[in-house]
Amino acid sequence: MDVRTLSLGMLTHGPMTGYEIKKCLEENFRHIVSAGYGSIYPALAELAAEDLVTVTSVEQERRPDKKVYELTPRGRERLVADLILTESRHRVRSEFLVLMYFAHLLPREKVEEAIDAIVQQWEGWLYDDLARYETRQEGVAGEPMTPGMRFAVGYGRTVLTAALAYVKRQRGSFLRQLEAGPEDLVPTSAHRSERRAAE
Amino acid sequence: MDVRTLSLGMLTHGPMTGYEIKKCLEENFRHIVSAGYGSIYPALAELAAEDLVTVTSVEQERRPDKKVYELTPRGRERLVADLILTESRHRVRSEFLVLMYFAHLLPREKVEEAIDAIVQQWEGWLYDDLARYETRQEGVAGEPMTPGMRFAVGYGRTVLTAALAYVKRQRGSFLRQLEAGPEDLVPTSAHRSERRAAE
DNA sequence: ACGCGCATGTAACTGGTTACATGATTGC
DNA sequence: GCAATCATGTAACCAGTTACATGCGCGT
Repeated sequence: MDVRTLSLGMLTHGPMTGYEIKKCLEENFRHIVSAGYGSIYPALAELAAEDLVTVTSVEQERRPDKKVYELTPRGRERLVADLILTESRHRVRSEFLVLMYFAHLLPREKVEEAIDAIVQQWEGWLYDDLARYETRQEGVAGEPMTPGMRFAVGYGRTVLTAALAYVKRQRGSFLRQLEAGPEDLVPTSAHRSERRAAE
Repeated sequence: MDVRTLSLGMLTHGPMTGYEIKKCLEENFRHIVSAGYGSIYPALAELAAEDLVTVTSVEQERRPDKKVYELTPRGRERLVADLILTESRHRVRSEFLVLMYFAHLLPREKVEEAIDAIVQQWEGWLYDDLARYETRQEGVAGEPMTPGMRFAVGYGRTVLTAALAYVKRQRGSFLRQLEAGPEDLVPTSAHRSERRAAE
């Protein structure tokens, strides 16, 4: 699943500029994928060269022209073909959890900072997901959301909520255990009671 | 967070071969990161060249020698330094969810296959996570788990459980809505009841 | 005055994946 | 007989990130 396919996908919502594609990706796909300008703009150039999208330069006052990209019928076919060839994967790369795993090697402040940074980010996301989708059930261009969009958004909210709850619930006892140091790590009753608390 | 740091980290559990590092990574970090031999072996060679690990070739009967890597004091310092410089991130790249998002463009079988593939994988992971950690509370080398390991493992189990439950719960109604086609996508009572079910 | 939002792009770099190459042992 | 496990590595490739380059308008 490369940025080309993702861009084609975004353009099914209607004509857009590269800048808008990124914004749209961020709004709808934040917990699914990410892409920077450095991969979006070159991808769009390729797509245009292959006639999968058309470009229209729109002049703007006191600003550089913007290029509005639009899906062609061939582009739409290609999108579907690419999606069908895409196998169903789901990968996570979490520096945060690696840091937690090795927390016993790190200064307490670093661990706390790492947790708090993630909690803050996730709370922010959750907050504006709710603001965006809970009130109006519109999708991208004022159109109603497709079942797939609802599925993906619902997934994001559900999993993020669970993750956030876990981290916030564990934070205290986790930090306390680190404080206690390695001598407390032999399998004792304290050890087992934490395991129960971790449910 | 590159494979070098990850490898150093794994070696805190004791001396290991490259092969074992990958296995260890898969067992403990499956829902956190991933790494192939193509990145592990070159990483180990670099680490050895920088004296962050030592190598001992162990002859084996009827097998190629294995190279056992061991963390040096400098390696351990470097690991800690690298971890401290690592900022707390958590990224997801989910072809699965992209596929769901665009499900209305795809044949039903593709969508079903995609869901079932993920469900099967996640159920497998959850199953052998439980087998591994629920019975014995040991970590890697028979040592007790550190609080960080328990945190990370607990996170994995919690989030995976929530994700799996969501997907399995939604599967039926999602597929039915796709069947119904786009004309049912205006905000009706069916729409709203699905949104409630998504909680 | 500073930073953010709009708006587009390039180039170098980084880092991981995939495929290939080799080969014996164990268990079904 | 075939697949899996153990065991190491290389090389080509792919794709995305980061930093840079440009520039105006608006709000604080």
